[in-house]
Amino acid sequence: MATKAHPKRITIADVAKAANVSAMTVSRVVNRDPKVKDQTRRLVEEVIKQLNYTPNVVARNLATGVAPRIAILRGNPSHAYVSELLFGALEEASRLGVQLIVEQADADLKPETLAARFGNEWDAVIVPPPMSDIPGIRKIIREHWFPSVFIGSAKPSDDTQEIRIDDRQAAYELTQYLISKGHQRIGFIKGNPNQSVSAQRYAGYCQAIEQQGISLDPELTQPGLFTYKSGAEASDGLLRLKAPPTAIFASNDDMAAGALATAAAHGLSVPEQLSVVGFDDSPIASLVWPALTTVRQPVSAMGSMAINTAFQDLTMTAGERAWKIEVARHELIERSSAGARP
Amino acid sequence: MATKAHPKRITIADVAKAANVSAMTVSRVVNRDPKVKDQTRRLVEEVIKQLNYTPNVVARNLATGVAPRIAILRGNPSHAYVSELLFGALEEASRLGVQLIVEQADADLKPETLAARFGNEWDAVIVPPPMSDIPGIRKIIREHWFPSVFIGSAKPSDDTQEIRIDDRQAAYELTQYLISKGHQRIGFIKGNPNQSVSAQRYAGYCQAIEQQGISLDPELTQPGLFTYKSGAEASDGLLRLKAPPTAIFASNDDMAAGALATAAAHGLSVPEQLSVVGFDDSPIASLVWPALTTVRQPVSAMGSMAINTAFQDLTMTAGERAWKIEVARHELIERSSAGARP
DNA sequence: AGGCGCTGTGTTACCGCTACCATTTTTACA
DNA sequence: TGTAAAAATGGTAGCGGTAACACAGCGCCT
Repeated sequence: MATKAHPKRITIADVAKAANVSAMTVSRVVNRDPKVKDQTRRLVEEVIKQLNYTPNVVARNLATGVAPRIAILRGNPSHAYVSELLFGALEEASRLGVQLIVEQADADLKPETLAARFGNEWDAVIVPPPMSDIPGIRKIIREHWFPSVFIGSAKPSDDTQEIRIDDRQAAYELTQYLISKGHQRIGFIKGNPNQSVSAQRYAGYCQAIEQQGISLDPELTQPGLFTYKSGAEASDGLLRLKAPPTAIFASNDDMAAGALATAAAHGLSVPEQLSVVGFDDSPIASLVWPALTTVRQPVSAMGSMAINTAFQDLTMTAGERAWKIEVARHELIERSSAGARP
Repeated sequence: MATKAHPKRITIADVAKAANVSAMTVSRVVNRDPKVKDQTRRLVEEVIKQLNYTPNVVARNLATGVAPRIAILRGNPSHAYVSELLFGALEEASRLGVQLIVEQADADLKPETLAARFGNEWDAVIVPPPMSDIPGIRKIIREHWFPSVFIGSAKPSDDTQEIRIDDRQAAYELTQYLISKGHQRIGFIKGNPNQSVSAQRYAGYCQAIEQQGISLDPELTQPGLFTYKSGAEASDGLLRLKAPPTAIFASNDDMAAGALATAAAHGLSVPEQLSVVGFDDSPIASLVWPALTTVRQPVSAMGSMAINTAFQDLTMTAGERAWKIEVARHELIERSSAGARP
């Protein structure tokens, strides 16, 4: 779509002629120049819609001499999340004619480094988890009003762009699912306490349990760090209980995979003797055996939303910027790691 | 680099003036138009190098009305490989001003479908494993002389572009590493027989074993499919042997992760009682615990090589196309899943 | 010698958009 | 009601390339 060989593409001149204004005026409307009369603007917008005109980003970039550069922060080791994000971001980026930059950024990224990149190398930045929850990073970006989009942060500020799913609700639904299979004692492995989604997922679990009238046994909640190892250890603790759970809800798939290994070490077969569910639908979820029942985030779609939002943020003047939280819809993926209560 | 705000960029006009020719002639040299006199060509090339001129891809795309579109085939489920490839590809793509398209393509992709995309939607295609080993896909691409780059295929044709690592050599080195730790009975889990790297890796293993004067015990070789599950099953077979191996070499990391789970089920601790190594350094390798010792492919670098090669292939006329095999350098990554013989 | 077809190079006119400045219209106020 | 200032709009000239054609110089043939 960006630059097709398509012979007769609608140009700004076509719109200008149809609306009986100059090309310049059309350009102004497209770029939200405030000094266009409201009446004219509406007319032009109408014609644009009718002709289905989209600006040629290549020509624009040539004329302005710059292509907007949007960076995506990428942790080390790179979370699978980011790759998935990239798929969606890529498409939107080429549609909008922006240059995508993937920036290697450790979790202990210095705020000064970040600040130095701005204006010089980036025009906007997309911050995926876990960086989106790091106070230092959030702080510097907000203070400087850098165009930016935070993804998957669970304590959104009211002066930033945020994209996320409803973690609490998703965890609630997944727990309900387990309950509907007959499980009453459901172990929960928490995520890294530094990432705010952890608390949200836990809240969803608690809500479902309590709503069901099952008492919340503190023994059944174990700390975790979102890593395979922590998942394996936490579930070991769970399975050694006098009254072990019949199902384990791990706050992400990596930990669920660890739980699977621990179950094997305990001689328990999944899902016959123990049910395990994860969260995220990361690649490992369909890789392990049995494949994990989990909650899927539409990560790729969130990637394109992020580029889009960043681009808009970028083209707006300070006064116009409108903060918003976009909530993407999650989905329960039923695979084979969870079954009925033994 | 693509389109910086950088104020004084060298343009084609600068080169033309310096070489005392017209801009058109410079353009011809850059685009390898054969009807430029050799003498002129050399002069212009000299000036280009001296001025460090690089064409502005945005302007070119605007003038020609098209941006080259290079597709990357992406299997389902997406191999982590492809995401990694994408990181490198992305950078190179924006440098060259090509549009990157990620195309969802099942392994049973119809050749007709592929053919239909060409010219219409793609100008070149990059084929990562496992598609790069599918005869039908290779056939249709070669027959039509589509600009293309195959990655990680181990039986390269002599009329295609290929990028790969030396799988045999890498497997040889990894086996040597195990031997240097004192292991004599080393189990091997083969990869999917449909992918030619499987045979190459096996060959490397055999070579190291035989060179060491250790006899090649057929019991120690188990079939596998590159999946977690097949790795778990194969190592179960290995560990039930009367004389079980002290080390297991799985042909990829997913299977090695499966082996880890099986070892846990057998009550064996890794690496104290059993060593396990994988191959690829995929994300799961550093995710599981203990983290896997493995061989790393410079996948991201291969991604940028691929775009580069595809772009060159694209801009050459049939007569000029030069087939080449680029071999990227692998690297042994020592983590904690392999130790000395117990 | 004139006409023909080559090869190699230059000229011109865009590609679609925006920066910059000129011009027209509207508004505000004396 | 006239006029200056402000608001809205238009004209022009590129951004950095390339397509298409024009043209110069040369060897070859009749």
